[in-house]
Amino acid sequence: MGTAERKEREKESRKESIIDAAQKVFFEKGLLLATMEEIAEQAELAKGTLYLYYKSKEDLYLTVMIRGLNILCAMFESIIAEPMPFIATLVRLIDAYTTFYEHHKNYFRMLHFFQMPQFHKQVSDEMKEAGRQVDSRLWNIAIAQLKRGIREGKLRSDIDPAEMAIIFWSNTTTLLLRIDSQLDFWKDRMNVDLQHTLKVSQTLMLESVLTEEGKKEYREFIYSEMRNR
Amino acid sequence: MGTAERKEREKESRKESIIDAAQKVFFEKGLLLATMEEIAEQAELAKGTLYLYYKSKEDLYLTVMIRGLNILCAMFESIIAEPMPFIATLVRLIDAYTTFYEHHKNYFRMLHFFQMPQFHKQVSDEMKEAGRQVDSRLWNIAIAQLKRGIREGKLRSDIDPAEMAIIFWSNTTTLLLRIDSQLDFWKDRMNVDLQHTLKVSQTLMLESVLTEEGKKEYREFIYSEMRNR
DNA sequence: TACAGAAACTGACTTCAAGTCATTCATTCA
DNA sequence: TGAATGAATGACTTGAAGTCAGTTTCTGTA
Repeated sequence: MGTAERKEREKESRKESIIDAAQKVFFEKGLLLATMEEIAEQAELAKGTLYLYYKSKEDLYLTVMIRGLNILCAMFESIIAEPMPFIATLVRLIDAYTTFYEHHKNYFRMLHFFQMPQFHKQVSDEMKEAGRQVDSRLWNIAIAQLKRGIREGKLRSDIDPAEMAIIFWSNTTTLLLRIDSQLDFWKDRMNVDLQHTLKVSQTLMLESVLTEEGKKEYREFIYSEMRNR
Repeated sequence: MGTAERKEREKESRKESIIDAAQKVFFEKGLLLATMEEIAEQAELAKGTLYLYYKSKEDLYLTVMIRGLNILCAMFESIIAEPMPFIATLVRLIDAYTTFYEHHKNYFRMLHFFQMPQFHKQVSDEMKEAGRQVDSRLWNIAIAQLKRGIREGKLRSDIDPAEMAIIFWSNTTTLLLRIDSQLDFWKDRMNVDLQHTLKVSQTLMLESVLTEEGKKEYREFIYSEMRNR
């Protein structure tokens, strides 16, 4: 008889529906202002029940965040699944991260809120490991592509691909974070358009790691992209 | 009679000694784990007294943070006070930020913890403005130097100096943050030395914004630095 | 169908920390 | 000296995370 299996499924879907509720509340209020009471209400459960499924508020938060990481991961995976010249893939990957920010701002914010080590006190080890898993997947995709670029002679071979990945990622991340929270400050007080700064920064980075051949392909790519509009 | 003045001074020194206490506790525990009770104890005062001098825990935190910003500012100012060729000044400024991280880790952490917009709910407007003041001073120093570099033909004139400043700062900041919190992760799981990554990143950035003349001066500078060791 | 035991759920309660405020204490100066 | 002002106190209020003894619901068996 499949009772045990059904129960198992019900338990899973209960877990999911708690996450749905938590996501709604976290998106609206952020980690600090969200309350377990409110999440419980949203999930139509009592507060105590939440703790049968998740160890702490932070655990809930991390679980929602992992959803976001998975979306980003899926975006990356669908890009590398399409066979394309290296430069096209690389540019798509870089753009995908910006697109992720634009389409999933709430997840993006959660992601980077959680980077702060200060929060990790309440997170269970399983959750941390789960997060690291998705994280590794992302890095591996990026690093594999950069290795391909080196192999094909498009990227400088004297720079470690993992280092390149970190540099690209860091660069884009901080600028997106600033765009998210300080866009007006920079526009009004410093007369700087951060969106433009992001573009400049990415171009500078790219040009500094491409070989001559890579640069040529990059210029051709940009040119053909422009004609396609 | 100087009674009023003396009282004023006493009040100031009380404010200072509260900050001393707060700093000690925040350095040890961070914003989240520090308690007002503990700060009060450290300051040998009752909790309520703290609120006569500071509006909230966050206000206290920001005040300590501003001390850190001022230290960094002073470091920058003493560098630009010395007359030096442009490249030397630029390299010193960049290095100063890393030195600041190394010598004042606690301040550095506070600085970046506070970047997160989530925390600003409790901070009084005066404090925010005070923070912005110091921040502006830092940016102005950086931007002024980059303008000098452009004027002297060492930096590309097609890139806005404010944008350059943001790009440099962002780049270095995220890498230092990672060095601070994920050094071992990258070493062990990805076999990457983030200290080295930081150097690589800074060199790439520099080379991509320097003119030919600037690059020449940079190479000479590096060479002479090496000989001086 | 009745019922015992297991599983799921509940919400009042405990704990802890931020922030408040009526009261107490200290200082000044007329 | 003592009234008035200002500084300091700590018990109290508030609010939220997390707990757990008790209640309800479900399940498999007689």
